[in-house]
Amino acid sequence: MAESMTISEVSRSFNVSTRLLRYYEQIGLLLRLHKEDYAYRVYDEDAVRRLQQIIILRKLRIPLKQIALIFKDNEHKRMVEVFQESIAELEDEITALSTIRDLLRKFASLLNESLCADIRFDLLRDTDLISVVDALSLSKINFKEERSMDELNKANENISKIRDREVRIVYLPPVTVMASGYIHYDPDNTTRKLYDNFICDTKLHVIKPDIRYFDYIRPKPAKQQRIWV
Amino acid sequence: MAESMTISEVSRSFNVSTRLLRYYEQIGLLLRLHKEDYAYRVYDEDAVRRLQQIIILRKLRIPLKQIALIFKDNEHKRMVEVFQESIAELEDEITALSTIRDLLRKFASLLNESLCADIRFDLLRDTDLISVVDALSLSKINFKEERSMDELNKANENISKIRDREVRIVYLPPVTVMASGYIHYDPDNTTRKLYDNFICDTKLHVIKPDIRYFDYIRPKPAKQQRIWV
DNA sequence: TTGCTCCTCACGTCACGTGAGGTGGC
DNA sequence: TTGCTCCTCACGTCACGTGAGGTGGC
Repeated sequence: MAESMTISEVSRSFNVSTRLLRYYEQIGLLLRLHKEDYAYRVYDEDAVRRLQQIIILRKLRIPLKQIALIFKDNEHKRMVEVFQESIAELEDEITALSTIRDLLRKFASLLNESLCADIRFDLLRDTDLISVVDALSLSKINFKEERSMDELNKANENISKIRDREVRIVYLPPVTVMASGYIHYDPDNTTRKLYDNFICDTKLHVIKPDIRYFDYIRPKPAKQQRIWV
Repeated sequence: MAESMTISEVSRSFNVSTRLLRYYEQIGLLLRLHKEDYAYRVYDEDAVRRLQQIIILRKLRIPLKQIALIFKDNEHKRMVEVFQESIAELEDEITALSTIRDLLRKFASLLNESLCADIRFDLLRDTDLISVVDALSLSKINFKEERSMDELNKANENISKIRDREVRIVYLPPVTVMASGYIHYDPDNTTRKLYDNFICDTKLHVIKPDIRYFDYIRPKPAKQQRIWV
């Protein structure tokens, strides 16, 4: 019953390299059985289970040091702490990347607008844009330094000043959405009733009390859509 | 007029390390003047301007190799290409990080719910959750492999199946938003007119023809809000 | 005996940070 | 002559990938 596996068997079944398995062992994260006078690695059920847990945590981008922490003092609490920290860092990273992406889009559209002259590097002198970029940090993931988020917020404030037609740029996290469209000469009363009935029938407002219910009107083609979230 | 600067002067005025300046020189990105019989580095105006451009591009997380490309065949087109590629990668990264963050939140809340037993590692066996994690890639930024986005979409589909109360999880990128609220016994006709007038007066539909115009009704407290994007 | 699996180094990655140890310039 | 600036190696980072060169097991 207590089956043991060779390194290549483990490697194949988890679709990871043998180098990875040796590396995890080297840093003390994954243990193997030591059979006497037998140099080959042998993995028992415990080791395999451990590996599976490591892989899951790695897919969630938990650093190996944090994974080691979770396994070391194997407290319920520690795992939550590590997760919360990761979540916070991810939030910051997502905000940072979104800011950078917006800036790159702006640079790219400015470049496209001016196909004529060679404004390529003049672009890198545009005072408005540069002031926003300046607020960014050079070091990638130094979110431990408290400054970074302030800098990003500053960058976001500045970015909103660049074009006066834009009101504000915010970050919207992923949400659960359901949407549909409808065309009618009296969309308000007709569709709203349809949806109200649907919500009542399915008891959606009970199942999901924090539901939000929008409708969106395109006056010209006499279309109506409602979206609830 | 043609002032030249020492390495420490440049370092201080741009708030970068001298190591960085030497490294950029080492990889052929930043040139210095070579004075005879003088081993110290001397930077002229061109070099300083170049450094400033490099720093800006680095803050936008353009890799040094791509920056070298931009400077090498200094075509307008190349710069746009590099930016577009970065934007696409950022999109993917943001989606990936958002997916991971959602998963971590789910793990964390499940851990908090079950303070009683030691389900810490059982959590890592929850088949529903694991099936979602499995769809994630182990290697961090291998988005050059086309598979990754498919995997992420698959992960997003699976994540939506976890709780049957949830309909769909999507990623909403940052948008420009303006919103306001209003309370009235006949919100539809009253507020809509107010906003229609505002839009006509400001010619918002002309300035921003891709505007979207939502309204959102909270029936119970007789509140109405409209949001346009 | 022939393949095949497995082993242990060890270098490369990316963009620098951080010393060590030494020399030139005012 | 004394500090100070500047120089050139060179190791460390993070999580492995990618060989090189050699040995054990069926």
